[in-house]
Amino acid sequence: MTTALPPLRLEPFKVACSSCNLRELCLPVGMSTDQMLKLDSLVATRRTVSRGDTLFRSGEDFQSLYAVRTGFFKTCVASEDGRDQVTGFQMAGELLGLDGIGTERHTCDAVALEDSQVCVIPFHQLEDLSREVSDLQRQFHRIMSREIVRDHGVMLLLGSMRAEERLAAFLLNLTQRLQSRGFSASELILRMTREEIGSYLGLKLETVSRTFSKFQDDGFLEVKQRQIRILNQDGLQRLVNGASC
Amino acid sequence: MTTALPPLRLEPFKVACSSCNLRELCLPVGMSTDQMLKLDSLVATRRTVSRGDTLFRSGEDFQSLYAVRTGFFKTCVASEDGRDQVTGFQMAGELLGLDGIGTERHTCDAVALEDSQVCVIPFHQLEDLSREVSDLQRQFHRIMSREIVRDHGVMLLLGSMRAEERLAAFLLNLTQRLQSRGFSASELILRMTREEIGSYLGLKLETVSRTFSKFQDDGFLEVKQRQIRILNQDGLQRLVNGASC
DNA sequence: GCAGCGGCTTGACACGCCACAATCCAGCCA
DNA sequence: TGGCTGGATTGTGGCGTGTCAAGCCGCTGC
Repeated sequence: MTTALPPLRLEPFKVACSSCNLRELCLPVGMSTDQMLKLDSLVATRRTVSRGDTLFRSGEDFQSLYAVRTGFFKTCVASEDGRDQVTGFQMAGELLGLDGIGTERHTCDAVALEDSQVCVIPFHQLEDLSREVSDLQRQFHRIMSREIVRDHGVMLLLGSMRAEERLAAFLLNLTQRLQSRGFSASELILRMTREEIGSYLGLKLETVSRTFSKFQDDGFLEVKQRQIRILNQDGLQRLVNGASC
Repeated sequence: MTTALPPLRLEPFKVACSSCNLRELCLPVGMSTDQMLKLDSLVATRRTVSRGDTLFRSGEDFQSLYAVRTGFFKTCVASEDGRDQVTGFQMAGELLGLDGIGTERHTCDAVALEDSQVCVIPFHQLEDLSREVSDLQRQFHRIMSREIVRDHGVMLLLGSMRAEERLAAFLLNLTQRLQSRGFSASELILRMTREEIGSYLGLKLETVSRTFSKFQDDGFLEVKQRQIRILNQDGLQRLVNGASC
């Protein structure tokens, strides 16, 4: 087994936040054209990550944040005894690497679940610029805060929901995020395995699989491997809200 | 039943970060005396919160962060159907309210578990000052990032640990934080009920109680209601690391 | 003192999820 | 075409937690 690292594929050509179609979801939210030009000069490179490759690993030192431009990622933390836990799935417009700021080292792995491209945002330069551009500062703080709120939501899910509720909440969350990116609210293709879903939701993959089958039997979904069609969104929502008790 | 709010007890006298014995744990970490004086002018008031009272509630609008000066808090989020989940316990030197930045509204409740005092940090003024003082900016970003990392740790706990492992991890985390504040590493008084511990750890209070009893039987702890004495820290650590499998 | 109350402990039982294993399915490559 | 591989599905049995209920402990206030 070779452990040679794949070459980093960096594309140094200009990548303009100001002309990016994700600017309403990403770091530039709320910034003027002028301000965005300053951000452009900072976010100078993209990096391509093939399916299965890691963008960064726990323990590596932290230099940059990454904004997902295309593709799909998971982040996961590992405990000392080898267990690991998927802590999130990230899609276009979402930031990766916030965990590394505190200790100057990444504390989780980020793995591409499909061929992806990210914008590289050198963090110290971002700090410098956000001292100058208060709208950038504000948006950055909002993003970190929302990550904390999201994590609290996952804690609620893991701490107090049953398997069906967890999976329903997960699917609704995914479709909501996809919808705000212009995709269908009712059809989606899962980019992650049942095991990864299970890890994220605190369930075994068999339980995830069984729950998908049950949702299909109940008429909530149509499941074909990783293709999901949602037939009864309200039903799922009621499930999340404890309707089955 | 009266719903009259207790009067806010604000103490407008000068509270100096520069002379606070928590400055090595709190926002001023890494700042020079000069810089701390600027922070002093911003953190001008304390607020006293009696045991059982809330510092802020989900839905209230967000103005300030709070640094715990004395006492002990829990934060909890509630789902629409009434379930709730303790998301953290905060002690001296730790910040409360980071969840409110993203939406300008608090998204969780903060409740004092004993009579407490907090320093009020008006957030927009903090943003202004942190554009000026890069050391403050850096420390603030570190604190937010560490909160994210902490949440990931809780997700790992909730997603993949068994009851004994969860409680052991919880106790070790508590004693570690108490120790870095100068308290004993082996004796502690729990400020929260079994139910609150259970909510935080994703367990029922009976399970928490049983697990305490088991730890006592196994010689790991001495438990007298809320007084805990740790007899075998290594044993607990091994438990967290999956030694029982 | 005693009653009343909230919090804690303990037991019996039920059930949901996990562990393990067999099988199936789709995609890939020779 | 057929074999291979990784992922998904489904079945069975058992364990760990949840549920429900009874009782205990240690306050507080009369």
